[in-house]
Amino acid sequence: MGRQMTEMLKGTLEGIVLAILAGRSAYGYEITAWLREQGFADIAEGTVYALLVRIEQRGLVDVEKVPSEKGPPRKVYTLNGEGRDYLDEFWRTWSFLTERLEQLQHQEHQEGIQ
Amino acid sequence: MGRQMTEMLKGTLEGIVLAILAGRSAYGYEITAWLREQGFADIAEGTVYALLVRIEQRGLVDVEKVPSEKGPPRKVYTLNGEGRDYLDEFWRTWSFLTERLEQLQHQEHQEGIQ
DNA sequence: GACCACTATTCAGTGTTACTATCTACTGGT
DNA sequence: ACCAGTAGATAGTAACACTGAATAGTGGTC
Repeated sequence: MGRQMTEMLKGTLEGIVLAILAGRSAYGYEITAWLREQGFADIAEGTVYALLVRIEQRGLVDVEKVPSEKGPPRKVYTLNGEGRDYLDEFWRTWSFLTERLEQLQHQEHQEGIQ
Repeated sequence: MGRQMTEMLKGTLEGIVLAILAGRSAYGYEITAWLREQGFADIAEGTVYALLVRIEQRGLVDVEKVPSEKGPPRKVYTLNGEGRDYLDEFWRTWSFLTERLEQLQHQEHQEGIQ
């Protein structure tokens, strides 16, 4: 993956996964597959699993072990109340950043900062 | 600063500074002050200086030492051709991310991912 | 029954980045 | 002599994504 993307994913990948879990419960393998479909072609599986461990340890998700028909048991993650609060804060931080960057993106093609 | 903001700045702060330099040449102290005005209240000065050293070492900017009337000489940074290319790539990466996140932000308040 | 593909998770080690805290250095005012 | 404001550098830390590999279960095939 590009160095820029790798660095930019720091912090945002967490929000992405939490946002996915806000839609519905999911397990690691599933999340990884979905991310690949969405164009995050080479996000390593290991990265997603490590992230899931982190958000579990922070108490943002509830976990349930569910047997799979084809393979080892799945760890299904569900966003809880704390996770929802944390996700809200993520969106606020994200909005702040996008506002600044949109501003910069437009100024860049004009006269610069004053 | 919030943990989320700290992590999200990784990768994006570099783009922000390059975007500022795309508008006009600037030196570290000035950039820090401008960031503070823009609401990046507690970005440490050391962070900006370290970032400037990095982008200089990568050859994205040209540097000129300019004497100051009140203080030690300033290191004025100017975006060069390579820097402009790198900034273009930054914007492409940024756009990709914002598209995915906007999609997630809207789905979140609807039926979830399918 | 040995091998392989697919599903599913874990983990040790690495590189990059922003933060904290501190230090140096120059100018002007009190 | 001291201090505030200006200007930059640096050593050590924490957090995160990546690489590469290992483990484990199921089903199919030769």
